[in-house]
Amino acid sequence: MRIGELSARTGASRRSLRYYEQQGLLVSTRSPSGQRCYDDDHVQRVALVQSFLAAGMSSRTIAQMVPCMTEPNMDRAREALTAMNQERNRLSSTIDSLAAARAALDHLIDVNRNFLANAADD
Amino acid sequence: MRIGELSARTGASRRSLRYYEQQGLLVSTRSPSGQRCYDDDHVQRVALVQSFLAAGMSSRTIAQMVPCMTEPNMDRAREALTAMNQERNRLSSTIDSLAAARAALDHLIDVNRNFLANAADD
DNA sequence: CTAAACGCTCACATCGACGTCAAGGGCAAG
DNA sequence: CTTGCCCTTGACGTCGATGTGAGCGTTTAG
Repeated sequence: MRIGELSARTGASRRSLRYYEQQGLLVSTRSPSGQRCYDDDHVQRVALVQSFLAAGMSSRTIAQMVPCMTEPNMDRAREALTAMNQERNRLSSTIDSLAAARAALDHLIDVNRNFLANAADD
Repeated sequence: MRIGELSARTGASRRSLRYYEQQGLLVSTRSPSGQRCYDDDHVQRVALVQSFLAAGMSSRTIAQMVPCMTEPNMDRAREALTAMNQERNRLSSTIDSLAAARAALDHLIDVNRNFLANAADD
């Protein structure tokens, strides 16, 4: 599969896919003429990258973690494990912040509803 | 209180506070010489803004929602309610994405741990 | 064979929340 | 009055993921 199809199947733009590769998040083989070739496994890999990016991880962080899936190596695995645990903690506290913001928002919504209800009574 | 103290009490930089005001997220009275003056209520307001920004809301979005706390007005209140509900949904789905990413991360951590454990056995 | 559709690299543009620096004014203590 | 710290506005810089366009080669359908 070439880049266009991978793009269609993942929703990532061609530009993004080339960027992922440049950042070391994605590997491709090349056809004799230099075009990128992917197989079905790459679809999953891109989905994973997208998920992590959407979670606010930087491409550098992802690059630290994801390669160890393809090239397992003792030292990198240990580094990766550290990075992963850090990111796990960051994710968890981000989730907590978001939940707090949502609670604050719920409060505002409530205040607002009451205001509108009272205004209607007048 | 002037901007320096508000900054110290909220953790937001002076630059950020001026930016919030420029974006309509914060209102200040001015001393005769043009310096911004705040009272204790502003501390809470800034905390709210910070919480929303940390949740990934844009300042434009916050500006739509927050003013209705100070200047309640029927039309704005209705607009704000719409914006708030949209943001609530966005927040919820973001939280879900983060949870999914965390689950994926947990899986990677597991794979990694097993790899290290097996390698240790050799 | 040719045109359309796709791919390549390089490089500049964008957006949003700030950092940072410049050039200047306000105000209290020595 | 001056030293020092706080304040003002304005403008340019930053970072990261991606858009976009130029200029050029490749693959595919008619």
